[in-house]
Amino acid sequence: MAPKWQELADELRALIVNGDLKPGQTLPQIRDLVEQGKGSKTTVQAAYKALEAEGLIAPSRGHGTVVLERPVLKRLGTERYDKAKWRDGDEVAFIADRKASNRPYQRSDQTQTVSRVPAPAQVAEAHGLPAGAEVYARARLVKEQGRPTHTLTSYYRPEHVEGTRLVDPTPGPAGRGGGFRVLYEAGYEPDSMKEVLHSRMPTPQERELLQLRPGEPVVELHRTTYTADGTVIEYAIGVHAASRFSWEYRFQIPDSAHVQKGVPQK
Amino acid sequence: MAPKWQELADELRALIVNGDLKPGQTLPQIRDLVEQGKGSKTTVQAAYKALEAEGLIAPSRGHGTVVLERPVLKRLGTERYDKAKWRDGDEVAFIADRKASNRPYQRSDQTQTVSRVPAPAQVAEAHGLPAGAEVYARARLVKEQGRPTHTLTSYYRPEHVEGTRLVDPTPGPAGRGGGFRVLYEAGYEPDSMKEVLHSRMPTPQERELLQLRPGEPVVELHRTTYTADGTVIEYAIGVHAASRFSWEYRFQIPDSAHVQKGVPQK
DNA sequence: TAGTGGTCTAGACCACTTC
DNA sequence: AAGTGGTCTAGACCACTAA
Repeated sequence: MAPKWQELADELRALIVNGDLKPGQTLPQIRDLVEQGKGSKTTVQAAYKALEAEGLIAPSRGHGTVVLERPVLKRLGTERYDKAKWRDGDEVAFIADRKASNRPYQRSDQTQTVSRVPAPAQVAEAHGLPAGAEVYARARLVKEQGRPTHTLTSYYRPEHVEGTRLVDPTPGPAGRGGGFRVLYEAGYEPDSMKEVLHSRMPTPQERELLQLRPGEPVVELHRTTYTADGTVIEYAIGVHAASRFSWEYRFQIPDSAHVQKGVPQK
Repeated sequence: MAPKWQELADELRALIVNGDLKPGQTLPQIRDLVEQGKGSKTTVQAAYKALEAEGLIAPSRGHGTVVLERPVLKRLGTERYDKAKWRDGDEVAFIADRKASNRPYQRSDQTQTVSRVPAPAQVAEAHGLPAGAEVYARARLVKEQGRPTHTLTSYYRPEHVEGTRLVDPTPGPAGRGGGFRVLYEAGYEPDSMKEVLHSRMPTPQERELLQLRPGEPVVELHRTTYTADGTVIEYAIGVHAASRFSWEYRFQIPDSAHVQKGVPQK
């Protein structure tokens, strides 16, 4: 026998997925359902909480509980790292990219702070540094039309970036071409990458920082950037609101019986 | 002023992340906290529910509420598709793989059912078929030591697999070398792939099928497999328990100013 | 059998939005 | 001011686990 609140949640969920309740419409009011004998207020509320955790509905005090839109996922492919966007040092490619995807550009869409910190364990390992060695951390909070979408913190070896504008302590958006441009100018041209992803529920701090609705997961992305000779020049950790992104990768099927070309083995 | 249940949740969370409460230990009993004046039973329970949704704790009726282990993520790299594992048609590579990762092999770890169904929209598009055209769907539920970890459903064009052992309606695990071996023998050698990932909360059916704890997200993976001439020979959709996997990809940083080698452009 | 967490009720009061 | 969802209480009873 399923709990009463679960049966009510199933009933309401069916209305939503069948389209009887469309995005933007409001669900029955909690007090009404109590009067209809669907259960006590606590019981009905439990059903609403469950649907909220599934990302189907959002409450709005004084107004009602509305059915949410299914947001469009922004697809992140490897072309977002295209050398043409940063190597030549102008912003044309960036702006063209923004325009093509129909997203207005605002300077406030990205904030960054740079600091010198002891390397977290994963960072130290990736850079081949002893535990606790100091690195530069460049933390960004990226927003889309005023709403935060993800954080991204890049870690650099001091000798790679010391004296460049990357470590300039004045907060503000990155300069022309971003961090890759700076590394390129310093003689460390980004050549290949490794990205490792997994998903989890956010910490309370992340939930607040990214303004996540209850029950929204995050995707944590660990990106290692190498030069052509295999030197690690950046280790970055991103925390993305899961409802906003998808990731796309294309690759050759490996064949351990043959020599591998083009893709770093490590 | 934060709600009372949230303050209690913060208090308990701090005990867990600080290590005062280690994995396997039990939290204070709900009735005790009620007696200590932390709130009514409903209030204390709300705090416990919140921590459960964050994946920190799990209730056990009659026993207590225990702090969960942080599970080890199994990393999925592209080498899992290595041609040596399926092209030569023996199971040596498979078993070696299992042994290397110290996971006992059981035939019941994978079940599959094959059926002929109208192609879902995304599948039809990927295969270049009209909406509603029929395809073969091969659905697997994969388990690790008896616990489900993910589902994986492959869709094939009928003319690619008709008459092969792939469409054999008898349920059971795939034969030697799996689906790729069959496609290879039929003259369609898998050559490259595209994988698209995103994360979301599971549907109630998925939560039951994968035995997900409340608040555990899933990662949905869409995999397109191509031959060397660009023909799509498989479109597969996987739903993975997020707490069990991470994905790893290595790639060259693209350069639109140059000719791309080795990686399919599409 | 005792002890744990899970569900449920009826009702009070608070916080926020809308009119 | 009226109406919405949010929080909280005190207490009852159920479901499951372990000794």
